[in-house]
Amino acid sequence: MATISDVAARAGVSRSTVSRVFLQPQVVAEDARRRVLAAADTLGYEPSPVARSLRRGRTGNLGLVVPDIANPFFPPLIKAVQRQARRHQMALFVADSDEHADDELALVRAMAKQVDGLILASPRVAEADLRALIEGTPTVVINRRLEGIPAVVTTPEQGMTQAVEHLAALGHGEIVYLAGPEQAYSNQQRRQALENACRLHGLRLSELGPFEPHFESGVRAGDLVLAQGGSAVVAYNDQIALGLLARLSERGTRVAQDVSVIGVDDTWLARMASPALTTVRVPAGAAGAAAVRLMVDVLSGGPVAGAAVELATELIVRSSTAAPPRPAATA
Amino acid sequence: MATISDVAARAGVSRSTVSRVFLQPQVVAEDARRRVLAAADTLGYEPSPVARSLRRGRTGNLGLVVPDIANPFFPPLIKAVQRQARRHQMALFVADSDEHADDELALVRAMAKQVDGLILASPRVAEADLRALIEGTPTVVINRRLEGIPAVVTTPEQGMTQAVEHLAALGHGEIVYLAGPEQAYSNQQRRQALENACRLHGLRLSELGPFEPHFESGVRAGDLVLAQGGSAVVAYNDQIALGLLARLSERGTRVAQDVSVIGVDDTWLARMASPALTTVRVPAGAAGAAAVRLMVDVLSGGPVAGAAVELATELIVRSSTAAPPRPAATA
DNA sequence: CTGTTAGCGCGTTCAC
DNA sequence: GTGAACGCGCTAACAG
Repeated sequence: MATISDVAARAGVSRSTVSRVFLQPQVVAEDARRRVLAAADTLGYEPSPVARSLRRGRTGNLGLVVPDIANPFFPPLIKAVQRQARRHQMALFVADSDEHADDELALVRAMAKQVDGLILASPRVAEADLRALIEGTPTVVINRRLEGIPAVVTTPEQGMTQAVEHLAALGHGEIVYLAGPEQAYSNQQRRQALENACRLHGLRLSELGPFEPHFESGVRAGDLVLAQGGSAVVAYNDQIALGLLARLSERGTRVAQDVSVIGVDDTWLARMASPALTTVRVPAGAAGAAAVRLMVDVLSGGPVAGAAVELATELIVRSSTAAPPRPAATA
Repeated sequence: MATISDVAARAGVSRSTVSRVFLQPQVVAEDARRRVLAAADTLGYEPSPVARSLRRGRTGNLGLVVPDIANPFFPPLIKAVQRQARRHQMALFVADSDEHADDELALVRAMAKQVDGLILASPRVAEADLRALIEGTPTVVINRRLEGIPAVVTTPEQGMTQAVEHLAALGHGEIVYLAGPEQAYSNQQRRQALENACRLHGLRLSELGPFEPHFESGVRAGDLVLAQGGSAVVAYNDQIALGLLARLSERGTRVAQDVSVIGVDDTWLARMASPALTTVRVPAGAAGAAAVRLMVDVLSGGPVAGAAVELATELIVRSSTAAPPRPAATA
């Protein structure tokens, strides 16, 4: 690993000139520049990002914390963040908190000092802890609202309203909501949107849970749903919905004909399921890209404090919903 | 962001002493240590990883490149690497190459200078490019064999042999292999293991593909399988197998009764599918953890050049395999 | 046990 | 257009 001095010596110029060649090439005389580049090439020199970071006070790295890489909602988001970060010449740290608030804190703490900015996707950690922790590190949150912190949120209102309209139109009179983690902002948001839409369309709403956002939770929920006897279910996310689908089939209940199921997220699994899952599409990739854009603004000192980008959702109708076995009386 | 000098001044000691308090606390006198810690606490001081890296010549970071985060095989591997890395006080960079050799190269190049070591999971890039690139950066590869480079490989032999025995015992006389990407070492490895096992048990083997390791590929493969009329299929991985399952059902073919399907990886999707997928379990988490251990050895200068950790596989029988509609005549 | 000294490799004034 | 000098924040000798 050659250093800048080696290159300078070999090219017969000072270290400053070498540095300039890599930062503002136009400023350096043609022949000097060529000599430097030649020397750098034969020596295999590349500026050390570490030394550069120390000097500049910026690392050129971005940190991203997600609650669970294995949740198919996040990979597209991660990919989008990575792509957008590279576009801005930044590398990306990804960390997985395993849905655990304590781990999340530790990860954020570990990352904070080595990145220029932090993107927190669906953070589970308590607000006070989080504020204390990210003070001094530019932060953008995804799918959570924190006064004064730039955020990208997806709004379930449109999708949930469409879901309720869809179910009402099919003749359902009540809906069971399978709740997600209590600490998850998304859960409160989705429940609220569902409540509003149900009130508006005169449907009854009941709730089961909370459930961890996993396939297994949905399996467990299946028996509860059957016991309660609902005809339409909206799950916190696709994974729970898919677990539910599997369990219902296992118990001999026909999805759609007997019980309609709607998920949220529209991960690629929704299309894959059988029957294909009707679900509320949440634009994960767009959210990730928007978060990076917001971060870039923050880092360039733009007046973005408290800004919140909102991304709409929409219902994707597939085959897991149908008219109930015996239509409810109109309310 | 307070610096070490601030803390030193406030605690009335030299910078070296402050440094020692954070590196070898036992060496510092009780009261000095307490004063330093108090000062650091009130000033909110934490050693700068960047400056530390520059001075030490090590970053304390590990890089991990995977071909596709969205492939459910990788999240458990990533989680295991992250966990193991943290255990060794190292942070983790994760990058996704989107199954694309060029991106892989660019990512490795970008990471190489900011990490102490690189873990390459199922690298797609050509051997020559790869060797040139990682020269100078300690590297461990997962699921690929490169002479002289430490590696962790999963061996499909056991699982594939069990799969063939299983199918033969059920009465199948031939097997169709749905191939994965040609550049993938795993594909060659799996095909070879399958060939050997088939020869041993006197089954005929044919091949379709190559297919990208995605659900959609499996859907496409479905029609090809039906056209060819095979009674047993082994897919390169679970995702392809699941796409196949979906397509077969769609076409009215009953999985297991009409066509037996076996996947490879045993991702969580395999259990989720309906019918649940018989598959060859590949220990992804164990592979990730082993890779970090190997890396730690390499970094501490151990004599591990060319070492290769081998991890066995095993067949997990579920419900996607059964006797063929009309048993083949014994060969 | 502690302070002093000397860089790690680079980017940035500020003169020339 | 170019070089000299300085320091980013920290740790690793070396004395004491």
